[in-house]
Amino acid sequence: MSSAESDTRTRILQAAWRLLEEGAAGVRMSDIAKAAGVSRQAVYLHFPTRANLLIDTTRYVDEVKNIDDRLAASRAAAGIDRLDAFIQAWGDYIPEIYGISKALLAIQETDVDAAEAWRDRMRALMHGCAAAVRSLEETGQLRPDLSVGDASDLLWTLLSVRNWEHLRQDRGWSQEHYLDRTKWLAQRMLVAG
Amino acid sequence: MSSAESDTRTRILQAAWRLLEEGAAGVRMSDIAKAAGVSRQAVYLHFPTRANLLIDTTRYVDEVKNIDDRLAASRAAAGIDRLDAFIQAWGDYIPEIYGISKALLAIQETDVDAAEAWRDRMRALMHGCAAAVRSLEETGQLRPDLSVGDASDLLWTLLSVRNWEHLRQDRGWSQEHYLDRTKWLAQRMLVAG
DNA sequence: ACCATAACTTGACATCGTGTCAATTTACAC
DNA sequence: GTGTAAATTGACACGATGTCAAGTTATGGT
Repeated sequence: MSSAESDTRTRILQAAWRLLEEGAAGVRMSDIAKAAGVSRQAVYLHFPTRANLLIDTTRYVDEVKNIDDRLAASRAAAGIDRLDAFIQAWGDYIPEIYGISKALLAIQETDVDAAEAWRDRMRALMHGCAAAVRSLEETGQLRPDLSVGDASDLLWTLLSVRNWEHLRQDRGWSQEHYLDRTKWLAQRMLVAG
Repeated sequence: MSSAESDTRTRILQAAWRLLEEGAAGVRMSDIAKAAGVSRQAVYLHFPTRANLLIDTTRYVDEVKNIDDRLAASRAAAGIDRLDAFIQAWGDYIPEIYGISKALLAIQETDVDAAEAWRDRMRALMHGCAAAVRSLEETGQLRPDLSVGDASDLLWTLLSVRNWEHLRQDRGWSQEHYLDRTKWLAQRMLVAG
């Protein structure tokens, strides 16, 4: 069939995704090949390097999970409601992409393309943060002692995957508690009054 | 002389420290050996693995920079003053140990000893956070809607090296701005009224 | 001065993972 | 059937960590 190439490619992406999301540390190219039921060399036929495979896996997951639409949904609201919806959407998303995110963060140290891919991803989140902050400003709810820039930077930092990891894994917080406290803190931090 | 062994060992530690603090990515054992003016094998005579060398370098730096005393100094104050002093001390410390911290964080993914060493370091910081929060509570300044546990976890997360990196490197904040905003946020987050 | 010992050097080698290459097989399309 | 694209097989280069054994240098004790 005409999608034979695409089939194999997708099977590799899904295998990589699955392994990474299982939390397995040090996932090798041969592991992914085995999990996809193809030879190690077949993987290199579709992805030039391990870094590229991880980058494309990230894109694939974002596409399947439809991150853009999920974040865009928060745009329906305004002010504090929008802030809460944005945090809820992103906070719900993190556990679904934690494995692949961690792998991409790790390889980012040695691979410039992966670093750029991660920055790109963060840029999208940053835009969402800035938009939420601007909505607060428009509704007159943003603290007067905070610039839009500072507020966006702080919100973006608060919502980092590392902070989620810190609180959920290292400190044992539940996902619900994480979401509640993060929303709570975002309000303390950004909202006037 | 009797400190010949200790001399070489120290020179290796200092070389590792220097290279890592220069921000060089992917520092190899051979790089460290060359910088220390010894053979690569001499390094293995003193440190069994790269992970162990990084761990011992961290300890060495903490010792030379006297982190314990610097954090302990904040104990002189109480309540909000103590919180500020603690943030100032730790915030000033981060840029001095950023290179080695990053290396330890990176190798932590693959080496269990390094992971334990990092956790140990974080435990010390966590104790400082908890003590600062308890001081707030004793002076009646802790928000009533925050438990001591949650407050400590949040403060510890706020003060992570990753967040410093986020704001200083990725968002281009100055060290002064980082310190001001972090103190400001800690107060918004933890202090009643 | 001489010897014993510990530290260091030298050079070779094992291992592991990534990435490359060439020859071959499979399978589908025309 | 024949040609073409995709996948397999097995070998290899490379770079980094870590090991090993033999030889060298310096130091300290008698």
